[in-house]
Amino acid sequence: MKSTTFELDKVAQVLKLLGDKTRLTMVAILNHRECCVCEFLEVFTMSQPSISQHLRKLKDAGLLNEEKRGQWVYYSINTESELYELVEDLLQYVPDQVEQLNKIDASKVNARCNC
Amino acid sequence: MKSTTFELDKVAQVLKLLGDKTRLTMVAILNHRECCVCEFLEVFTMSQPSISQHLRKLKDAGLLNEEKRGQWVYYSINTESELYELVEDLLQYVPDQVEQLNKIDASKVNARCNC
DNA sequence: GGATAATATAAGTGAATAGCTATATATTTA
DNA sequence: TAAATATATAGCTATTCACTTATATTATCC
Repeated sequence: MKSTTFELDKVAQVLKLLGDKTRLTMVAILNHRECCVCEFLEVFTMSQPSISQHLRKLKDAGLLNEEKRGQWVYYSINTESELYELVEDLLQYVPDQVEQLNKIDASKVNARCNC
Repeated sequence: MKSTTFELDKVAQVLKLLGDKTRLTMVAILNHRECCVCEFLEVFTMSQPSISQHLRKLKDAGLLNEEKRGQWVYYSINTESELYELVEDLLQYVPDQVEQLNKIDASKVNARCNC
């Protein structure tokens, strides 16, 4: 039952990051599978730079991995992060995001990036 | 292992609220026992109105109970909140705040309010 | 090599937020 | 009832933050 504890500041930082609807949704989607930026464009009604900036914040905090393959950049949850345990736990309380994955699949993006 | 899920918006709202260091500390302290505002004054280097405002936000979100007894207002974690499960879970990751309770005890506040 | 596509960075803007001081309200005590 | 104490509310300000558009960077394709 008792889990690892982290510095309060670190916990607060993660909660603040995931306290944003867009970022929480992103992480919840990535909990299903990795995605590239162009896929998130199908999910959010938001400019591409905005999406990239959210992903960057999550990456800078160590919560996401970033991997460039060809002209695409793939983001995935960093399961090696010391804070992964917390993130994984939090995601239990969020409804699964298959709906959003369907949006992506319904679009034609996958044909290009093969995400 | 699988817990209740809540609307993503609600989870985000809780995380945003607890993503503030002051508020996260407050809730972590209240996880030990109820406190009145004057006790928090011993913990934070912050004006009384600021402390009251943080407590109000937590109360407005349904995370805290507020109870007036005499000239003191006591705050406690609202274990009846539907989101309590999430809050309780989060607090597992935060170090216990006995240190802060010691600060309170070391001061003379308790002699007055008997918190 | 030039056009297109995917992504990132820079710079600007408006809204939200956390803090403050001053003041109001309510309760107890002398 | 006046003074003191505990807390809340109002109004202000500075900072943070999420978004935008414009532009830079990098990779692929013809």
